[in-house]
Amino acid sequence: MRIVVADCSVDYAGRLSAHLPRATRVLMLKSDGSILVHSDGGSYKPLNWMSPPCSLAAGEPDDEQREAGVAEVWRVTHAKTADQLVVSLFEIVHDSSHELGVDPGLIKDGVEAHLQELLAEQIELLGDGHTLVRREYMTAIGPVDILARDSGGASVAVEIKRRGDIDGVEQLTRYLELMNRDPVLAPVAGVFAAQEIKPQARTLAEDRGIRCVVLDYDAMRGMRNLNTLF
Amino acid sequence: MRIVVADCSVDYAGRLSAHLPRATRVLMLKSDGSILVHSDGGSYKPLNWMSPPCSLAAGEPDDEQREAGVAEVWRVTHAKTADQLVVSLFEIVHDSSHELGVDPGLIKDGVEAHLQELLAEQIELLGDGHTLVRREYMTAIGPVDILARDSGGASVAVEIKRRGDIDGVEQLTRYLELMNRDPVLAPVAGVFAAQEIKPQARTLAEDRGIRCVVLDYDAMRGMRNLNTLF
DNA sequence: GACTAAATTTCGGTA
DNA sequence: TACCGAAGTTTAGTC
Repeated sequence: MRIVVADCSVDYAGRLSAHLPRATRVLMLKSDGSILVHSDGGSYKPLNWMSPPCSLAAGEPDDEQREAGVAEVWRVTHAKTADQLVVSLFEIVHDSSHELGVDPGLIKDGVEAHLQELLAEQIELLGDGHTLVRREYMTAIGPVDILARDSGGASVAVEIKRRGDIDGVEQLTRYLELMNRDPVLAPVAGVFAAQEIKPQARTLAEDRGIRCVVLDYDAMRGMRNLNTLF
Repeated sequence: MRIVVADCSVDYAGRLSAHLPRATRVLMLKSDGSILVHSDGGSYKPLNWMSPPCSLAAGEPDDEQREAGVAEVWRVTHAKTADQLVVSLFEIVHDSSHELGVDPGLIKDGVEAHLQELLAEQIELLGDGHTLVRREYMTAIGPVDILARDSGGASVAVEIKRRGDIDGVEQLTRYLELMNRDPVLAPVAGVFAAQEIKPQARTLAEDRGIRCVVLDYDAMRGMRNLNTLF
């Protein structure tokens, strides 16, 4: 990993064309040839970058560039798409290299899978008398998060999301369409369950006769702890 | 902007919990208090991070941590959500600060908007005798990219994507459903236009009677240049 | 490898 | 400001 702080301008030509006017920025050169151009703000997305696999070639500026004050030119080329990122360096303020080694990587805990697990355990949150048939119920177009039955024994397909968006409603609609063609299952009711449901998603869901259920993650986790204790 | 290279472990608690085992990494501390934790690989996404607005507090390790070899602890807290990122520093390999100033920002050119513009100009690409009604035709659920008429005067709604995915077909389907309820417009045919159409998206579209049109961006741009010349 | 769905998404535009 | 769709999305999982 090489870190360079420099007064530079950057040009990108690939899926789109983009230009960064001259300014002082941080350039992060990773050992796989990739490069990130960061400013002192914004979120984690760089102003510009080149993803691996790619290679960097440092070169001399041409006469015109030298005239303009460019001391060095880096040409980063993507190995597959031939996208190009060109960094014109006017002045290097800082330049250091460091041996980092391979990173052990991030260990995550507690996402959508956890919500599904909790709702399966507390299936009565869908309504009195509901029973779990199974999680990840397989269909021809993919697994439905939860298949349950209501108090009357009718099928209920549940789509779980952390944030309930229109996409999720569409996804559930496709499952319901398919499952309702299966005489063993039909009629299948739909439930859209999420920690937070966007107004437009709720409108679309209800327009299609899909019930919306807001899940309280903390409460559900608390409930599990109680169940474990008693 | 402060750049630190250090042997460290990182813990995040917020929307999810995550942990980074001890390793040497690059820590980028931006002037708005935000922090990025980068390894020497992967793409531009950091291993972990905290987005602004947030604040960093450096502190001493407790006895247990000191016992384990921790020299310093950084606690980064998000101003609104109270998400926390804790960096335990074992050894600092490099530490430097740099004044970057405000960045002038990226200038982009050539995206989906450009495709729409070109197709509006070359609407006959949809078929002989097609005429443009208007771009960004407004409906109750959002703007349709292009509304046109075929040689017979019937309405044609066009959804344009750079990459034609299932999402785009769903989007167009929603528009068509709505527009076909409008007696002034109905019947409305659908065209899914993209530089590249995924097989599954094409299947879904054609199954719904939506026509697929692959757009050749370079050819369309060339055509415009010809039109400009003559 | 291709494709799909999720993301601590981030980013830009509009109502 | 909130919401919605796009992104040079990236990333993870499944087939």
